[in-house]
Amino acid sequence: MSTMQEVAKKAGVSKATVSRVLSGKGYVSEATRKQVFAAIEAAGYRPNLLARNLATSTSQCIGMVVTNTLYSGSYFSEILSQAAKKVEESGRQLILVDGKHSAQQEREAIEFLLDLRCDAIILYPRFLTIDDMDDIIEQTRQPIMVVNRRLRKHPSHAVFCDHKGSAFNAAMALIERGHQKIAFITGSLDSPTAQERLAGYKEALRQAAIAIEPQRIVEGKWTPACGAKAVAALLANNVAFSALIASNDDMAVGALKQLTQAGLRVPNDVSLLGFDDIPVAPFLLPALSSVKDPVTGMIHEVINRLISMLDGGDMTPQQAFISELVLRESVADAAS
Amino acid sequence: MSTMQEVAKKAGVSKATVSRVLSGKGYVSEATRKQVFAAIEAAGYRPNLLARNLATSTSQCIGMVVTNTLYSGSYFSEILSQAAKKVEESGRQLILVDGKHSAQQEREAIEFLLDLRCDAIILYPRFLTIDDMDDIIEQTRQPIMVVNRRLRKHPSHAVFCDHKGSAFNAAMALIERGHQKIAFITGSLDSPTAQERLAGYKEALRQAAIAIEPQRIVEGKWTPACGAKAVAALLANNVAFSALIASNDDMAVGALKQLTQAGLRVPNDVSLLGFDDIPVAPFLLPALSSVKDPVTGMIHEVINRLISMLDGGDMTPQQAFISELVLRESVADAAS
DNA sequence: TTGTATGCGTTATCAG
DNA sequence: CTGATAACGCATACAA
Repeated sequence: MSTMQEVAKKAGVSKATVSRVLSGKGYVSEATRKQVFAAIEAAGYRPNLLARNLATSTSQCIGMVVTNTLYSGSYFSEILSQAAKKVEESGRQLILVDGKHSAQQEREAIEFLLDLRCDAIILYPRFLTIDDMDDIIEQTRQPIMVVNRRLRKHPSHAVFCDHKGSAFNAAMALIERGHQKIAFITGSLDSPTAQERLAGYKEALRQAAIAIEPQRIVEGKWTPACGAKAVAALLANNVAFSALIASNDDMAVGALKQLTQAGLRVPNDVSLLGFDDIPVAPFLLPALSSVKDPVTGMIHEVINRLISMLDGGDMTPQQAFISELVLRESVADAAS
Repeated sequence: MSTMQEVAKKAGVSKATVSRVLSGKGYVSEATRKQVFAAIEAAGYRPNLLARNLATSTSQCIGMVVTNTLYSGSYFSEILSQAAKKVEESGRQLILVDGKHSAQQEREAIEFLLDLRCDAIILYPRFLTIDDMDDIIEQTRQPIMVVNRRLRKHPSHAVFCDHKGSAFNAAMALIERGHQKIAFITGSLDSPTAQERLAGYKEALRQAAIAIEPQRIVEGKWTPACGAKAVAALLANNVAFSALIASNDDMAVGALKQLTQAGLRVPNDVSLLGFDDIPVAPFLLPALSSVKDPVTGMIHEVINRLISMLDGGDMTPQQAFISELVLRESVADAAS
């Protein structure tokens, strides 16, 4: 790899001049500018970003930490895709790093990004606790935004969906259509998201004065296979249900598959929510779909805040206030 | 952020000694080692990876370029997940950057990684042509491996699945079960993968002396929505078919949904291939599932080669030969 | 408008 | 065993 020094020699100027040409900062005559570009071309020169970042102590990168156990399904893809697009718009690069499978490793991933001198960090946590994250935010210079959690000390550093509310709305919608026996497939119960969605379902039943039957609640692990197994279990145990809520799209797909396989006809009139832009399944309610728009909203908000912190120093007080509201509304819209 | 210099001062030693302690290289007395660790702790010191990488001219990172238009569906997640795990095993970090939406931008993403002095690059291309990639490989010092393409000049730098063969096998399996009217939902026809799968389907019909009906072939754009639309179109046009092949899982899901919605009973005995580990759909054949194992195989092979190039210099000639064979076989297995 | 000198935080090569 | 000191490649304040 040729260096700036070599380009300078070829062009008959100094390193500083080459640097000026490249950065566009400072005055350079048109003549030497051309010479320099020619030399760059001839040498096949590419700047060393490590050196540049070291010198400027900014990497123009935004790091993102996600556990690889979450690298599956359309939910993650959506998050990553939205994040990449927004970061791209801001002229920066998104770097994704694996949070692996423990709180300790999630912490290490964050430290790795800090060691790389990333300008900011997006944390989509799986193992770290609220308190852990509050501490980390406190101890870190770089802006950190947390997705999908509610922080205690630094609420403005987090954006989240109202999972409980959306599950509540979903269950309510079914109840209003006359369903009384509503089965529920939850995600892994060690996940806060799963717990909140389950709570929303229970709350809806409670408000409608419908007894909560433990048999109607089956735990899955977010995958299509688990959705299918859950339905199989319900059927095998002769659990009666006229409607079903799955806690995410992937399990909904598996459940749908198992239902049709079992020869169950699915009524057409109960198509409530969408999977991508199509109604997924009569009779089947992928709760996650109801937060699909909010997901993109969350990510956009996260990155907007990060960037305003990077560019304009601190977050505006207003910003912290408004976004939660917006997200809540969009959840409500999607579910209604 | 405190620097090594500050730690050195705190510990009453020189930078060099601190560096030795951290790297474990060179001789340091146990006493000073302890002092240094204490100072590190006290200062809350973290090494600056930019500086380290600049000095060693190695980043311990492997870069990966993927267009964000491919950041969707379980296929991408699977690739990323496998890649992250393998790279992690090798003690390196995987950095994902966006190839955006043109050949030019894919090229720029590669250059960005080179500028970061990544040790190696994984390219999962969408827009670059074979010739482009052959050129880039030629002009670049760092090892580059291409996923899912067949290169001309540097075949050992690419690993691919036999898409045509797997689609052929899928169609053949249906034909052997007595189906004559097999509909086919292709992916975007500007994608080589889609073209190859379509070719496999056609080849199978040809060998079975079944006429190819253009009406039975519908183009989608890889999403569930498109799968649903495709089925709706087939039904609306009264196209007769007793079996259906979708070119990927996502479209298969949409198709399944539309079929059940239309009240079509799906026979139980034609469950051929799996979606994750469950049979997806009677009567529905998600071709992509048939290459799910090969996908993980591809990625593993890609990273193995990269690492052996990094550690052991060049690839073994043997390696280039064997892997293609392995992949072909696993495709055949999955489809049989 | 351009060149010189210094700093960014490490690693590595020398002497001591 | 340890400490100066020179790279690493670039940016930038300061001179010229």
